[in-house]
Amino acid sequence: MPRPSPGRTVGGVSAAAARPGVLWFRRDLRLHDHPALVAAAAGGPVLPLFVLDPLLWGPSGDVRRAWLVRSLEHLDASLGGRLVVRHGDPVEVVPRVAAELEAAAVHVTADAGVYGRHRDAAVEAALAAAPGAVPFVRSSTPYAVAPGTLKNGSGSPFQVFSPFQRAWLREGWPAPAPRPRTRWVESVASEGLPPAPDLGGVELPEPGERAALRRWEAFREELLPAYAGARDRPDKPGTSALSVHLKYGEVHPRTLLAGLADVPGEGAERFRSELCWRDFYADVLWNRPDSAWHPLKPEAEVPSDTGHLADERYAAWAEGRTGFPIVDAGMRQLLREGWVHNRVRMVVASFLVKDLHLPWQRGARHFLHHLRDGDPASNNQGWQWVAGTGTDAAPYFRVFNPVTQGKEHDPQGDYVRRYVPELRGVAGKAVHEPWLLPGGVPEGYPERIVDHAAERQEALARYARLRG
DNA sequence: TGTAGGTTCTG
DNA sequence: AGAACCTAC
Repeated sequence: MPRPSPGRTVGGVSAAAARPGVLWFRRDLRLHDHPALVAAAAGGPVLPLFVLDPLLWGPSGDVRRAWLVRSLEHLDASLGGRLVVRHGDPVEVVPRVAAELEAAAVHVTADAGVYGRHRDAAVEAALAAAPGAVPFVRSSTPYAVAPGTLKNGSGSPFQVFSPFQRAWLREGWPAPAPRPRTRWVESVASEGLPPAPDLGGVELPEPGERAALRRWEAFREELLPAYAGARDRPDKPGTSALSVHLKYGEVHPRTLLAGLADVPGEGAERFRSELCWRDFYADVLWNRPDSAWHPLKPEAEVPSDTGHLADERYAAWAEGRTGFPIVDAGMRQLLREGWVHNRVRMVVASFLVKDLHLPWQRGARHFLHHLRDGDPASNNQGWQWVAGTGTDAAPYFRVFNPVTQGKEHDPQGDYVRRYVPELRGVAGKAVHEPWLLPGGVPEGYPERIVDHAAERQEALARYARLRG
């Protein structure tokens, strides 16, 4: 494979090496923010190509795939119906598509992939071996800083968020890039998009770049000033709700960071920090791909329960019938909307791990299946944080009290009543403790499946035993 | 990005 | 009585 010749650098990629190319974007739908793409576009127009990876196209019922298809439909429409879609394994499909284009030197731009980086290497190898293939640009889920690039003073990956954030702020990130020219190649056929999977009643907002940018502008104008305080209120629309757009590359974090650059105040600072968390967890997973499903720190892993009772408790959690209103509201929001407020994600996760003593992997799997923004990096590292096995993890003794959390972050009980109809007749914050109502727990709402105080003690005891 | 249980301060 | 603060887990 020819080495890129030295020259002007665009977004960290040598522009001299760039030529008209094929874009394979697996998740990154936004065409004009990716450094590798910028370099390719500098040498000529770009062919928008999407390969439906069979890994992404597994068994039915995944909300993320429904979002992906709808998002691609929007992209296809914005391209005048000329998005090139191919189905199959990228290792085989990408070289075949490349061979259908005019021959040119092979150029593989290596951007850091996340989670599937071993697979990306296989695609690169296949392309390198393909004779006469066209330039090829690989693109992965967009981050401000490519995962795997920031290192600490000793040249190792960061283990703690704060030093990572300091380096992240110090080093900075490329500015968002202009939209590239599009190359239409009539000889390359599209196999078309599959139908969106049946959502089973889940209601999704509008996908696509236009909707993402509209949401970003509305958030910046109306919610950002008060973001630092409002982001913890699940009863109000205080968060950006941009996670799903970021995940599918409908908006690039660099676009958001550029838009924050001249905004003073705690809100902007906090939102920038949340974007940094996203980069941090991607970096952690890039450096430790095994940490998606295995504890990052096995020595901190506490024994969890198995068997019939454990399975029944898991089912009660997943279906939102634990008898703890804030937990049930969150789990039902997940099933109804494919999204849960971040504060509530922490509460329900703490409940699964520390009140029900179930392995965090079960919760992470359930979340990935139902969350439209479900991402192996943010989701699974977040679960490890709750379980205390992760980088920068919460101390083992941190156990959320579902009643206290409910009263504090949903003070009028509006969030609970929105998702738990059995409790709609209960006014105010009393909704967080239905067992204290004069008439007892309302008809149809379950009794608590565990005693929180007792299970908190049990969790602390297990951790104490672990530490010897 | 915790909680529980305690003490001390305040009205 | 309740806020504010402290500390062990």
